[in-house]
Amino acid sequence: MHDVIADIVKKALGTDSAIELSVPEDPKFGHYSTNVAMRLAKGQGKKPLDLAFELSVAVMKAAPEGFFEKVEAVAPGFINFWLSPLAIREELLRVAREKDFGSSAHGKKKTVIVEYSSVNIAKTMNLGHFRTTIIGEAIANLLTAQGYRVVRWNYLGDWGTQFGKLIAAYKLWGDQAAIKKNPVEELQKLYVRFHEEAKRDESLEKRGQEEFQRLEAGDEENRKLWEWFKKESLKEFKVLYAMLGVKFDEWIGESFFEKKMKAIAEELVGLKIAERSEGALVVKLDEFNLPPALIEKSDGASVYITRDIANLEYRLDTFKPSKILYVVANEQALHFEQLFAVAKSLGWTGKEGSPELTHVKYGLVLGEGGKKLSTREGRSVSMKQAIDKAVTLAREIVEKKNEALTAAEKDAVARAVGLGALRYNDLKENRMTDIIFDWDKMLDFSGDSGPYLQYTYARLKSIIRKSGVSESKLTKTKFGMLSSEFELALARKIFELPQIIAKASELYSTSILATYLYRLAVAANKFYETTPIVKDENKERMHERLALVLVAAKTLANGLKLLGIETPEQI
RNA sequence: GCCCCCGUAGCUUAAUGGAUAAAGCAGGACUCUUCUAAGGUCUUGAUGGGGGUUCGAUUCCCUCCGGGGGUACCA
Repeated sequence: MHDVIADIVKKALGTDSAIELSVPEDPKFGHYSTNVAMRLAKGQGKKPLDLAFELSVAVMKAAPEGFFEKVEAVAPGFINFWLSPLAIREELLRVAREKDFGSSAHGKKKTVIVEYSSVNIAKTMNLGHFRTTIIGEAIANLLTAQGYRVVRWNYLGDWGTQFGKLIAAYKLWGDQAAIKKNPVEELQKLYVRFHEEAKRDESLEKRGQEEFQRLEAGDEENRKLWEWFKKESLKEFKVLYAMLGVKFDEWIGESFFEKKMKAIAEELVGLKIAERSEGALVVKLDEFNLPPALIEKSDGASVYITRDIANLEYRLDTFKPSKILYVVANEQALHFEQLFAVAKSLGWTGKEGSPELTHVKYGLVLGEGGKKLSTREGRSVSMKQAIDKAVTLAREIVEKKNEALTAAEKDAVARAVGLGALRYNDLKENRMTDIIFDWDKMLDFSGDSGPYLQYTYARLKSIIRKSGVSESKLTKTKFGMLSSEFELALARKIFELPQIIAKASELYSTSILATYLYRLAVAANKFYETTPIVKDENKERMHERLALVLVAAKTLANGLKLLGIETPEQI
């Protein structure tokens, strides 16, 4: 619908350039609105309102007969459009028959790599990982819906000095049996203990570095320990991912690039990009107004950015992506600025047609008092704990609300609703703001929440079930009678989905989609609260209303699916 | 010090240059003999301070204040 109106306006203007068309929040400003007159007025030496008036007449002429109910020019120069009920019904019919309503071919199958989740071996997944996982997943879904070929990449944190420290800690205090029983938790305890003891014993830090050097040099004992840690960790992580319903195409992590470290260092030196300084190898980034990037430590060991440079090279060679998105917390902003600067110095980016690298940052999950929850200090909140708590609470509520369900159905609903609440609470917010961890907020199931949207979906589907009319019959309904403001407002809300998905994927913003879905659910609630559907005495109109209910339910489900939120048929 | 992010109602947030700043929670008043009350209806209440750009600024620029994060041998 958006594009149809935009085309009419373009035709009226005799232009081919894009025009801005918005859906005003206040219905008194029309169903759609444009500011073209205010933008063009200055260049044409006219008053905005006069131009708006001229254009509104031209738009009315350019539109098909009976398409607009009204086109109005108002101060300071907006042109507002009201669609006729007929135009709305025709569009509704088109949408009802569309297979993947909301998606588009905009991406032309170009490859986008989305790096997200990126768990660290031997560390429990915390709420920070939860954010990158669900934000990354939603962005990957959005880009897929926009017609991109998306590579979902879990870049494992499985290499680095931290493993030297872990190996050192294991050799000092490790308990094999305990680790076998509860791998990640025990390993994390060792890591935390290492940092505690290192505060008192300075030699530990050095010992950790030495163990990593040995690991990197291929020491057999360290290698075996590292492999064991990794295997056990992945086993545990995959259970969590399965619970979340998250899947990845690639699990290649930092260790994959281990053998390339020397070559990268040599390449950078050969190209005179890197130089020796204080015994280490660094890339000076003064021209980018950035501090120097450390490529190789003075003991010869590699660091994070070195592996990320190798990773980038591998991705560019293997996948030929048009974009790479790094869904990583804001705290790593400097790392990515440096990485992107090095890539530009190497000539990998910054030219016509070369790939676009974007750090999709998000705010931190902070503890009480707004301070960082650090793994090293053993203060982070585990993702599993949050999920368990949400699902348990949801199970208690389902038990009270819907006794008719079987125990297995209640479990499934509790899982969907609990996870839906956690996901929605996070995705509805602008990803940049830091979140202060709060159980009450995370577990809020009322108002603008995941369960509200799921509840709306379940009620819509329930109405269709109660009617006894089959969904396949409803998809064949022609719309000729819908005319109340509640019906038409719901239909118009539905039409917005494609634009919302396009904008959300362009800005990597899940809140745009979440906010839209909430408003869609509000429109649906208003419709069925005010309008008899199954009880409508007019049989033909009942079918049309049911068909509208079905389109609304599908639209809601399509959108929620992009956010990774399930929609149970009953809750 | 320098760099990144944030500052909107009592609280948590929405709004990427548009119109009277939008919600949820909390508070107050209604609403379950009628398609699921995790619902619906009504109601109180806000852009950190100061400049600038613009027909128009929560949004862009400058500056100050407050909070968080980062800042060469962690990732």
